[in-house]
Amino acid sequence: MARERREIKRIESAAARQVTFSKRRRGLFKKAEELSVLCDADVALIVFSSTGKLSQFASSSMNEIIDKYSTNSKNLGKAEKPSLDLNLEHSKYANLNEQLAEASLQLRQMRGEELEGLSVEDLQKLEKNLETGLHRVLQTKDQQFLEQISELQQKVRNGSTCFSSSQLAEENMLLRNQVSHMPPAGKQAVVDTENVIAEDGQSSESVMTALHSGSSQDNDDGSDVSLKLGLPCIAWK
Amino acid sequence: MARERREIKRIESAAARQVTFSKRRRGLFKKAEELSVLCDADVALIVFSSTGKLSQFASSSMNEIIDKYSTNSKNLGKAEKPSLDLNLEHSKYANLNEQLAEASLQLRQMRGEELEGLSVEDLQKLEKNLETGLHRVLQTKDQQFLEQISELQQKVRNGSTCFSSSQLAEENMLLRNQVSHMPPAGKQAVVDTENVIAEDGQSSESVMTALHSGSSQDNDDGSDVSLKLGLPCIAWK
DNA sequence: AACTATTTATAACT
DNA sequence: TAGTTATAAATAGTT
Repeated sequence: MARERREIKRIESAAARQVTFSKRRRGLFKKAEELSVLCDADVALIVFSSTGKLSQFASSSMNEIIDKYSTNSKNLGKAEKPSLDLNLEHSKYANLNEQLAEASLQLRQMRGEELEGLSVEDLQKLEKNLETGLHRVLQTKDQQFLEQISELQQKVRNGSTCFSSSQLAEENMLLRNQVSHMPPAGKQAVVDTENVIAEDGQSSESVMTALHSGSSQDNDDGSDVSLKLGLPCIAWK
Repeated sequence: MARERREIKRIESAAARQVTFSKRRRGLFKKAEELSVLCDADVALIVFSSTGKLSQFASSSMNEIIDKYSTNSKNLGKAEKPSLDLNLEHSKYANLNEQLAEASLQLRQMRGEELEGLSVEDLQKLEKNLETGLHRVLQTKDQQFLEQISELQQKVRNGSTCFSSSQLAEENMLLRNQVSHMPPAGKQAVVDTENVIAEDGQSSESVMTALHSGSSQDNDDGSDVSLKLGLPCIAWK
């Protein structure tokens, strides 16, 4: 890929090998990361140079990926003996696996992925579930805000006129959160979502950005709430 | 590297993501192998597609490299995994159970249940996820409507003036559905069925259904669904 | 490490 | 899903 095509065989000169190693390693790691980001894939890359130096990349956690790998490949590489016990174990296992697969499919579909096979009726059910869920979440959130606010008001009324700076900071944060996350015109959020289509969903994004102090990447992987199942849907655009 | 530069961020369309994944995965594996050959390096590459399918490459033996990796990297004080073999069965099972529990909790929370323990931030993330999912579901649904409507229009134009009552019923249902789910004011494009055919630039997306054919390195039983918890931890020199 | 001439990889199309 | 093609990237050899 350059001045001249290079045959893919071991480079004899140690110096040249080292140079090529540096260049290509950088490229390989870059590609690995790009694949993981673009395609939401989980990628692990381990490289030992010929001198034994280790470099590594993992899109999530190396140990997790390796675990996943062991589990996954053990399954296939093993011709199990059909002892009764093992069969039982195995079917229990398979059953669990099925349940998990089903659950994760449902999750992904609630996140709007893999909708291809669904009928209009299915989609409407999904839509309704989502609206219900969203509605409840909004209610709960508002409730929490109200509670926090009335707590703060309590404090104010109690004449505690002297705030520590940390108290002030906390109060500030709460209030700012509340203000920035209320729907602009008192419209119901559920109704709002209808319009998202037309607006290409940008509206909620700007709202969200105010919240997090900003991750280096713009994908917010909600790692605390969100489970990542098989299909890690990391990026909520 | 092509017709147009592509920004490195998650590809939203599942179909496009799948296509890109196939192409780039091939490229990545090729580069990995070339590096190992040219530079006499020991390379291991593990990729889980977003659907959980495993592909792998190892210049020598995967297990060997992983062992070497663990040895090399446990300097930083990692709790080593126990004898990998005996505990594997059990932990696999326990792990699955955990994943399932987590998944179903998530599902319930997306439906607005069991929100008690969540912080305001958690709730906001949930809200965002729900909005995104809803947005995508609505898009998909609209798309299907559009397709069905334009099909019907085709028929009408073709002079098929004689409808069976079931055809009529179906059409009726579709149209009624469409009307009832449209937002009150905006968004004429969808209602204006005349323009539908010409401007529907998105249709290819849903038409394309991603089926995968295994690559030689595909170790897939299609049932692996794994959980990933924790933050992406990107580490390479 | 920086610089190009080339080779590759790949995004958008078919 | 498998080709094709135009263009972006990677990189071999050189400085």
